[in-house]
Amino acid sequence: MPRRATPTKIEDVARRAGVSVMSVSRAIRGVEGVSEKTRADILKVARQMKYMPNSAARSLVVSNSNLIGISLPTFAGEVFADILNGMRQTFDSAGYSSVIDTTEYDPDAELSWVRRLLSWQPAAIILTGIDHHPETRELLRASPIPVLEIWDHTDDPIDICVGIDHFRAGQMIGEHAVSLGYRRPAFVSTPLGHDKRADARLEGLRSVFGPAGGADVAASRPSLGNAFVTGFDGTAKLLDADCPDIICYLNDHMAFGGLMCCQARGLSVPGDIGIVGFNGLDLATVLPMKLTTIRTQRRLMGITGARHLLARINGVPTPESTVLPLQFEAGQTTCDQIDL
Amino acid sequence: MPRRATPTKIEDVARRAGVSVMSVSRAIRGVEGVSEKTRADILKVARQMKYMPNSAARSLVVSNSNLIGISLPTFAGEVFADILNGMRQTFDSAGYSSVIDTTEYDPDAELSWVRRLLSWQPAAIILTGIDHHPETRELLRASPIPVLEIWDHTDDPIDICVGIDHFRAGQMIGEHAVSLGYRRPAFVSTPLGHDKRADARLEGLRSVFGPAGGADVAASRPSLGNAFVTGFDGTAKLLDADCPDIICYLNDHMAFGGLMCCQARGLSVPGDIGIVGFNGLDLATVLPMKLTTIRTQRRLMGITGARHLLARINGVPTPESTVLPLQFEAGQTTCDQIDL
DNA sequence: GCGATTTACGTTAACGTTAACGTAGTTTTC
DNA sequence: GAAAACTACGTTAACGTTAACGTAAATCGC
Repeated sequence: MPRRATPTKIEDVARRAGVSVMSVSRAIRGVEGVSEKTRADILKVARQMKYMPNSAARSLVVSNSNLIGISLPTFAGEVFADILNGMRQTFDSAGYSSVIDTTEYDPDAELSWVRRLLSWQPAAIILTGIDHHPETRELLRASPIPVLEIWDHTDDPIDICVGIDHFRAGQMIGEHAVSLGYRRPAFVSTPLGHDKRADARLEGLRSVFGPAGGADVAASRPSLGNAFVTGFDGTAKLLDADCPDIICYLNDHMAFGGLMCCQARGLSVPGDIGIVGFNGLDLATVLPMKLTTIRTQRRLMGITGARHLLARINGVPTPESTVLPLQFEAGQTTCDQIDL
Repeated sequence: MPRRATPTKIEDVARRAGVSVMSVSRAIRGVEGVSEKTRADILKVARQMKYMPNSAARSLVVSNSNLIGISLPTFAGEVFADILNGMRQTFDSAGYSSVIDTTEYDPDAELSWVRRLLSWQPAAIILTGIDHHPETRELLRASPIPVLEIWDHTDDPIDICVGIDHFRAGQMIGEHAVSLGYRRPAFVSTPLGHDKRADARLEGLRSVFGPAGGADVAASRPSLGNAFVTGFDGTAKLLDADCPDIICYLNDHMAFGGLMCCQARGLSVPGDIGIVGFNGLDLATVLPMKLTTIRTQRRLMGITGARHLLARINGVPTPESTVLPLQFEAGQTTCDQIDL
């Protein structure tokens, strides 16, 4: 195990360059206060000596760091990976590093991560959704650190938020289904309370079907696990119990599982049953049948959120709550029904 | 914009608890040197005052941090998400935070991230694969920080590595194909040099077909993009140009795209053509036809890597190079061929 | 040409924490 | 019962960096 001698610090560079440490500090950071000539000299010496600034020391004195904390429910399923991708690209080119957490939808896990993260005095914190442990909100509200809540929206964010209207998404699906003549809707999701956004979409769906169709939306909530399998199993259970004419899913992955289930049972889609997904994932692009879904602009959401946050970090005024538009995509898994 | 008063520091807690700062430090960290009674008192006061230790200050004085850097090529495609998941779980419960990077397979991007990360004196660094910018290797070799290279393996890692034998994986696929009587293999991948592991698998495949079948492996290398679409397009191109009887893919996603392509063209699988994926992704579980693939234990790999690294951090001897076994899964997308 | 400003530095004092060492009491040892 | 060993603290001095201020010399204005 190699144990190196103490790495070169700013003082070593200063001594070798024949200037004070402050000049080196200024030269490295690119701030005013050194002539172009000495700056060039210093940078050359620093490179030669392989000088590497100590972020902890810097962070300690400026009470701030170039770390940005990002909390996501999960990496599974591309959705949050897409959002993350958009954010990371933006933060990275602005010189920030990402400290990442996955909560698996557990508010307590989120809270303990936030606590740990706060000890680093991060430049900003990003949480997924608007439902958090009360103490998380309290902690973050009390801190001067900019906070972004992403993927959902509210009029009362901790600080700022960028997301979509999940209730409205459910409504859009409902309106489409009703207009095509579907009357016996069902929804395949995860256990109630697990994913609040999915629950909101179901509510939106119900708000349309309640009055218009006079029918409630049957909901299947398979236990957690792989989305494809969950979609498959949830569909099987629904088909056994109720007799839906259209099934909506928490996301495209589950919808695909459902499609496979219908196919395995010899049901014709959309002849016998309609299928609606959510998110507009790439998976759907190669299917023999275009999936009816709602396209969410996840990368754009990530980029937008990151930009707003950077503005906030730099003290530029930013909109508190941003709602991105939803794109409904009518596919070949839903079509006009010959009623009754 | 709220701007809080200075947050409580260790000295405030000490004053209020009527002890010295060192006692508070010891009590908080759970090290010896305080009686159980005073420790309890101190912890109570600290909680009341919502004391939050400053990680930068701690990091500065101990020349170390509880940050672990993890560099992945991409979040797309579940593979690295699975590995990451296994690692994060292990690190998280050991009290470490993860600083994450995605290189998009660019060694320069990896290098500049490593540079930034080193300024935080991380507890460990994890890189994907064994091919890095020479300066990255130099930098990390010179540092006392434990380094894990994951997903691939070599006898000469920067520090330690945990992965699979990609060449062998290609061989296994080749042996299976040859034994079933396939003679005109093809491979759909990404541009040469982009993903070194995929290239190694192709080499393994070739090493079998070269002597045994007398046939070289035709390789289609569509440009980058979504894996499903890439698999679809690459297959289309192959079917137009060559006349393969079995197509192997970089991963299950692409294999699925290929399957859809064959289906769209009215080709029977495995009657007309065999399909082989890689990774054993969950996607395959709901397909009407079990995909022939090689299952990689990605979560296990993440956990194993993380454990070895934690051991290394704590000075416990660790194997330099660990190779995990591959599980070949014969599915329904390959079968005996009536030759010629 | 002389005060006022600007430029290009250097000096000093933190930032909040912990390692290393010091020191009273208390307990153990034989 | 006195030396030795422990226990439970406290004191001091870093860790590497930057904000704030100080200070010469150069430049400007009129």
